[in-house]
Amino acid sequence: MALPRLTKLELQVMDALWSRGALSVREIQEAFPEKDRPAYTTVQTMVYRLEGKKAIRRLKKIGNAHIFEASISRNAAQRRLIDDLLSFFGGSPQPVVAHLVETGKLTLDDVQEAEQLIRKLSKKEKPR
Amino acid sequence: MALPRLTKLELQVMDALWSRGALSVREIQEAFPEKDRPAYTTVQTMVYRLEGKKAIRRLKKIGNAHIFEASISRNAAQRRLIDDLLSFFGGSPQPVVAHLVETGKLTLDDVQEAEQLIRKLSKKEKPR
DNA sequence: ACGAAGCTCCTACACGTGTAGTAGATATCA
DNA sequence: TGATATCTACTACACGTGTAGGAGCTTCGT
Repeated sequence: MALPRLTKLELQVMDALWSRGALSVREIQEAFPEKDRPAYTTVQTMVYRLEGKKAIRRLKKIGNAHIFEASISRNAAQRRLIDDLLSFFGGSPQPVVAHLVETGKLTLDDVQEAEQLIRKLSKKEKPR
Repeated sequence: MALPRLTKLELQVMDALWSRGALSVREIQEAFPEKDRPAYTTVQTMVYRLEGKKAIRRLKKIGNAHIFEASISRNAAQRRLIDDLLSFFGGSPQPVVAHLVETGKLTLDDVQEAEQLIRKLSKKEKPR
């Protein structure tokens, strides 16, 4: 269970912790958009489950409230999501990119930026 | 419910239909890798649920067996999967591409191919 | 025409997820 | 210090998903 699978709602909780740092349950709840904000105890349940999955941990206690922090990085979680998607495409990323291009979500600029990134990375990796 | 959300197992069933055409439940089951192949009735349940979701339909009857065919295209389903993923990234594809690049899944060749595709598509779209 | 083999339809159940209530502990304010 | 607000811990439940069994209808071979 190195990288647990996180659901949509769980990811929203993680998102609060990733972008705002260590928080209490209340603060996490308040990080939800006011429109359709789950009940306090709903958030609490998610927090407990994330704790069970070792995705977050109790950092300290302030007053009677526990403060939680993410123990999985946003990057790791994102990688997991993408890998899951890729597995449906036989692990190959080309169809995904092709789709993004065909639906116009990926522009020429985006692709060229990606190209720059590849070149930059290969410069850092190879010369050793 | 234009494009229902399909689960992993449901997608495997769809996959059989997409790649082999109209099939009976038995044929779908046999399309699963021999290693870890679900019970006949498990596949049958998936087929019924997919029917409920209007993702497949009964095409005809051969002997006492129904023959099913996909009523959702592979492309549409894939688009749905990708859109779901993107929604986590705020709808923006760049982070996804960046991830693919950083984890070495997307090579320079892949990106250049994508670039070609964009140019080809824009030639077909714009001149009108 | 009868039995074996196969298929359909219904039912069941455990686990994960989203949703939330309640009881009791704890802290805070006047 | 007593009332009020807040938090924790536990419990509950419906729905989706993966998994499959069983009863009964259908077909096919002999």
